[in-house]
Amino acid sequence: MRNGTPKVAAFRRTLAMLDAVLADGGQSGIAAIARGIGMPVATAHRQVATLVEEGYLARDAARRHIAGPRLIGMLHRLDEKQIVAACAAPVLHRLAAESGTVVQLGTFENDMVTYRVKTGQGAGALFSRVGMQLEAYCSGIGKVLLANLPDDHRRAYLATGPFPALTARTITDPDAIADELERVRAQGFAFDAQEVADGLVCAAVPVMWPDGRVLAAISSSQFGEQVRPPEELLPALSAAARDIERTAFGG
Amino acid sequence: MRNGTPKVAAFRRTLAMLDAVLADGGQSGIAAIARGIGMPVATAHRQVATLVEEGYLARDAARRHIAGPRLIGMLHRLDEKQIVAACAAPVLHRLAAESGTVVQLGTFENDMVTYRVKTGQGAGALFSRVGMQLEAYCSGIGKVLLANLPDDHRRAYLATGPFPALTARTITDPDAIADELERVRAQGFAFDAQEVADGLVCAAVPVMWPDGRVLAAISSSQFGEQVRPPEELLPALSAAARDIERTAFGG
DNA sequence: TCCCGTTTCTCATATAGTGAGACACTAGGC
DNA sequence: GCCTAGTGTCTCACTATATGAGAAACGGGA
Repeated sequence: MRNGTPKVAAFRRTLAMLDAVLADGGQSGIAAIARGIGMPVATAHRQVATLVEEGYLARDAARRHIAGPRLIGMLHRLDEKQIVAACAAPVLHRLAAESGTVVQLGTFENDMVTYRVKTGQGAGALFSRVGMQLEAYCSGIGKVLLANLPDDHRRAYLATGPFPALTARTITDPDAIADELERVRAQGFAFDAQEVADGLVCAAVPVMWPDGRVLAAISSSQFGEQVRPPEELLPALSAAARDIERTAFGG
Repeated sequence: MRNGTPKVAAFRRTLAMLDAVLADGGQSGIAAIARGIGMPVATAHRQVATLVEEGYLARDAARRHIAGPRLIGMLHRLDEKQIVAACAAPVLHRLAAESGTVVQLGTFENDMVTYRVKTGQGAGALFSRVGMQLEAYCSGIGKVLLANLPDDHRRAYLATGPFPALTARTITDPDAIADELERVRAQGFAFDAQEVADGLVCAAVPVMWPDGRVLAAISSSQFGEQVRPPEELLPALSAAARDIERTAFGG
């Protein structure tokens, strides 16, 4: 969408109407809805009737309207991790541009980290690609995700070793990893100090879903001789995480 | 909606497009979407662009489309209990017609049962109204809902007595109620044998949300001298509960 | 560099939504 | 039991507006 593409007003109206009806959770009859958005009753009626017929809204015996089965079905099908990734992308682009680091977002599946968003320039960009799956125990994002797993799940993961060393600094002992994860969870962020690749350092923080689960983690990485200490990246990174949470939730 | 109201095709198209894009969870670019539903690319582009601009869809760097923040916002605004009630209404009407009993759906709020749907003819219809809140410990619906509460919540409820007797058969002793609830949970249904009103008997079963929580209960009640034994109502009642669950979830 | 698939844009045409107003229910007051 | 007020439903002439063919800009991959 470069710009100036004419938009489909009917689509806006559809969603606006859905929003309006859902907004007051089943309090409204047609007349109230119409009044609420300043629209002729006849029009509101026709539109709502359509949504009801299609099953996106439901109407009870007292002619009041709430979410219908189709809407529920649709919303239950949503993949929360994709949503977070989608909402995160613009925030991460900005962070990468402002910090001059490589910024990524990853989620946890099948004991591996899936990298879903990646942005920013620099040599640090060489070590991963979008869609790639990497081991979790050594990267910043991986540590954050592991640290926020349910206890039994994390214990099970730690029992799946051995954990190969990728550099001289990789933590490979399960107990040492467990300690590190405990620390990460307590402090709310993780560092990777050349544990994945020599010269690559990063800081990572969790992104939380409104219900408190950690669905993703974001990291800011640098590579080479001249890097800022990762602590310096934390404030911007945390701010970005808050931004993402706000976008993904509030709309 | 009696019938024949002209419907707004644009609304259908809007939701159809949303559905189509969500269906393949972020795999699709514009061209693929257009092909998938047999629509000119130009049109698909305009429509999707609108949804993206409004925030209902999001587009990643690779031009692939998934759910956007507004859609998430919607998801979080849904009142699950209302949804269940809405989806249940038609099923319950049918059940009432076929069984000749009074059928109701209730949910649990603030230690009381809220009656959200009520249908069917007969004297049994005298004892409640939609929107009414009644004590939980004595009715069939109330027992089912209490029995499926988290343990600590149920214990807290049982400590709130005393529980007044509404008829000679009302169970009023907290320990006896606890036993009854244990039985109800184990067997998956409850009876009310004239414990709320003399001559009123009912059977009740839980309605489950897809995540396993019991959000509502439905009951089938009869009143008077000539009533069928409540056990006979159970098969139809359970079938209705399954129906409701299917509607409320699958769409 | 030249492709090919994809995305974006333009514009004449016809489809399809709008809203005023009339009519039909329903509930509640008297 | 009748009336009234508040809703919900329907009809129809008017026009706003979505459509889709085609062409132009991208943008990777060979």
